Amino acid sequence: MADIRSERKDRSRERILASAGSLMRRKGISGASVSEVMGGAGMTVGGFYAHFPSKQALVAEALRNTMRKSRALMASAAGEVKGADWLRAAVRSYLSRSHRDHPESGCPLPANLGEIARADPAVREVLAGEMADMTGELASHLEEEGIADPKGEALAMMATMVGGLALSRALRGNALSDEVLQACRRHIDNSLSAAG
Amino acid sequence: MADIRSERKDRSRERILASAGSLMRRKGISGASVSEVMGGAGMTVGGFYAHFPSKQALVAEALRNTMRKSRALMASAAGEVKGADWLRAAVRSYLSRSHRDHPESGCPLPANLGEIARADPAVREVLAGEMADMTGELASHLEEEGIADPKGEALAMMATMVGGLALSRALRGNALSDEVLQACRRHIDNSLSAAG
DNA sequence: TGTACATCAGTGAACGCGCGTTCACTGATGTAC
DNA sequence: TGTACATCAGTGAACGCGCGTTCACTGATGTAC
Repeated sequence: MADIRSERKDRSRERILASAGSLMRRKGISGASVSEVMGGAGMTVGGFYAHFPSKQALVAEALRNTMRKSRALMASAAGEVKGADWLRAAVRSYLSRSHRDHPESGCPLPANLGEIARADPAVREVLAGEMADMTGELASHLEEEGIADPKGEALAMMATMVGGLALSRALRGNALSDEVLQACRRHIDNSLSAAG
Repeated sequence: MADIRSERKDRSRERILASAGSLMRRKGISGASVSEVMGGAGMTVGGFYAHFPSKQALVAEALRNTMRKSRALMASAAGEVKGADWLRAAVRSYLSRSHRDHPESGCPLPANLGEIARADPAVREVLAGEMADMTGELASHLEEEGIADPKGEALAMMATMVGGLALSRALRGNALSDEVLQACRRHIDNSLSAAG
């Protein structure tokens, strides 16, 4: 069943997904060519279609992959705590200079949201599913703090985080870039303190 | 000086900028081809380089143009009032279903921020300038309400608005799309009430 | 007023290039006997 | 154990296409005399 050939192919697929995820975040979805993605996975372009039926299918799969990894990364930055402490730690790591300066290994949304909005339904459905999971995770920590409408606050918090990081990246080199990060962090901290 | 020829050329330039602005917001910056932009302005592709030295130069100019028009539109939606009333009206019009469903005539940031972050310095400098102006306008209304750190709150508010509209567009067709709009509106309203 | 020439906004075909996708082929691994 | 054949992951050249950009040309408008 899982012979040495299909194991090798599985590993190739993982490398393609990792390469695609990193290039999509660094150069945008349309800027991540199939040829360069395959090169990043240590292969040549012709082998791509044995793994994915089309570039769009790769984009959907790579988006799912990077969103899950990015969520796991944020959770591990927050650690073992719960409630407002978890949220504060998660927000501090998300709205950080290092996340701003390394889009290729961070959350795909600040880099790709505009293109996702214009992508085909399969890609947007991946986003909707992952967003629902993420909302649930944030909302459970907000609920622990006794915040009214935890789901709504979770959605607003995600909007501030994604919008803040995207603005901060586009303003790179300008004094406003750091100010946006700090302002969004403070705003969320204050919202948590006010209600918790 | 301003003879009939240069007046005609000026009008053509305005039509090119309007067409570019609308296509960039609808299809993204890389999706708005010079040929289609010129077609939208009622001309053919060859005439483009008499108006702009390159596509990048067009993108910078069209971004400035649409950001200013979008800001004027938001101000006119807010009307004659000041302070929290102005901000609430502006936010209601920004985070609305009609803004979500008509990107081609709205704010360019939810549609183009990711690509702007990867664009050349001339484009990003236009963004920085317009962001500074916008921040000042929002901050002046926040200051009127006696809010501490009006500039920081203005930046966080913009992040929530841009991120919220971008998420809402990408989630179009899913129940979360409307929920994000409403959650961001409520969150900002509550922030204004808490401090005002 | 009329005629010859100059200007220049816009046309449309062509350029080189990189894109997503296809396909005949290679060579290492696996199976049959 | 050894040999002949089958499988299949990956190669690399080729495809048609749309991109940004260039350029010789057109024809309406403006100037000189």
